[in-house]
Amino acid sequence: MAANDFIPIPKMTVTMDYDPYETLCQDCRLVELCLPYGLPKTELEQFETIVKNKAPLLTDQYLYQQDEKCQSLFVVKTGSFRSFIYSEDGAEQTIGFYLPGELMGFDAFQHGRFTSSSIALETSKVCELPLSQLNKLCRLIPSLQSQMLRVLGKEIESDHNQILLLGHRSAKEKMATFLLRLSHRYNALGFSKTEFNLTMKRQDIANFLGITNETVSRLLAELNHQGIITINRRNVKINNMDSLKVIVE
Amino acid sequence: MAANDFIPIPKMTVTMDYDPYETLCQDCRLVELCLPYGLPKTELEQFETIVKNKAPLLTDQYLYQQDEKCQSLFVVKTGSFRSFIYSEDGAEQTIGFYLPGELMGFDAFQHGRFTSSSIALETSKVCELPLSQLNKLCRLIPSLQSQMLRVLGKEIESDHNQILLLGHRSAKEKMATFLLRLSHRYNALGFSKTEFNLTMKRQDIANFLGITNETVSRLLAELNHQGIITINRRNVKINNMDSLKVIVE
DNA sequence: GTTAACAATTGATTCATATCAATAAACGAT
DNA sequence: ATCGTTTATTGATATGAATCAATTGTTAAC
Repeated sequence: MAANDFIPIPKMTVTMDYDPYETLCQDCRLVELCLPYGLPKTELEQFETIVKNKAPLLTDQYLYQQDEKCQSLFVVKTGSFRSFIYSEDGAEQTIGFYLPGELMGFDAFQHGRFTSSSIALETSKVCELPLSQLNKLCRLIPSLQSQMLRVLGKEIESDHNQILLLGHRSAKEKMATFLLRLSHRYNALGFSKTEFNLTMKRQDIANFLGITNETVSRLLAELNHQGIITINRRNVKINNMDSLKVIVE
Repeated sequence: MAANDFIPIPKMTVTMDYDPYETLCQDCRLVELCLPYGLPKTELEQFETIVKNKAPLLTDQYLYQQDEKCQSLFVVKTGSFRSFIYSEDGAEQTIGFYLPGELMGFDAFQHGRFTSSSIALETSKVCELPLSQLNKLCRLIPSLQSQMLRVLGKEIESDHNQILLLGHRSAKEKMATFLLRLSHRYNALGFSKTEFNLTMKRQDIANFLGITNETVSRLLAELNHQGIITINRRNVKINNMDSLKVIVE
């Protein structure tokens, strides 16, 4: 049976060597994906001085909560996060999942308070960027300023893609897109693009895609049955990337 | 019959007195909603110098197109716009509608090219903000810089709300939310919040909400039948705001 | 190790909304 | 005014995904 073929993979796929006293962006393997990307050495050193270390967060611990005052932005260093908003009727909608190198907290720019909550999906570490200092630095370093806008533009573009996905795709297309996007992001981080562990529950995926967890289960089972993926609990192997691409068109 | 009860309303609901030589933000009635909101007089005068006039756009004229190089941001001055992205299969997804005072073009920040297209829904006028000059000015005027981030944050928050709407709402809830949001925005512009003309087609609304135009028609007819709204072609009267709010919960 | 709580799977049924199809109304052009 | 085109309405039917419900597998706690 397929389930026995798995080479065990440690559960925290996206955890890197971690030194608690490490704050140097220069040595961070994520620097190419992160906010200070492309800064000359001198400016990078300036940037490093404002980055604050934060104690690692455990699974289900909040990084920040909706309506809380926003003092800092956060970059995922290791692990992963889920962000979500509460709607008026108390139900929650998952807005996004965050992997290393990705920034969180932009939604607070309008009123200075987070409009979403963010919760760790596994033991995770973030770099904290205090806004007051970040703003000052942006004024001093024009290229940091443009980099900031670039990252904001990326966030907006990715939100637009999510709108497209939710508005115009069948459950199957949503599921395939989800897997392909994850694959792509893991790959950008230097991990395998064909095998990774999902750090979120089926329910989280379902909520994110605007479908039910039963549908997620069924679709994953179907893809598994067709041999396009091999899935065992949270472990995913993509056997046929092209078939997934055909599904999303 | 209800159709006879309508007081004719000029078709362009959101058109203001327009002087082709007018570029002064100081005298613009939208200044409170626009990017330079809150700037002291001297800074506002600086800002005015970079605002470019652009010839009015006619219905169905593109303001910009997807993949085109982005040189400027745009603010709607009069009229309205629809922005949309093409998906890989060629179908389009409407991302948003833009009314006076609202900024367009942020999605281009990541790579310098528009990731969406924007098209005029009626004869419309925009203010053009050349990016090169805007960036320089942001460095000179810190409060413009924060205002810029605030507006970006607003865009992100509104995208998140759209994700919530598309992911977790029934067609009826989507329709009611759409009407309430329009009402709210028209009201902020100083127009009636109970009576306005839709500047977009049923098909555009449907596409925006991730439903079909037939469903839009049926839902509007149902709301009309229940007396919650009175609708005749593009003209909407909201008779019972609370009922709409109950529908969206 | 055993049990309780949680997470995921799988099946049966229902329902909301899409799809297909046919008019009808409005608008622009001649 | 009239005709053709576009836009909107309305009805009949089909269907994808939700809901309801029952198990099974996994993890954490004692």
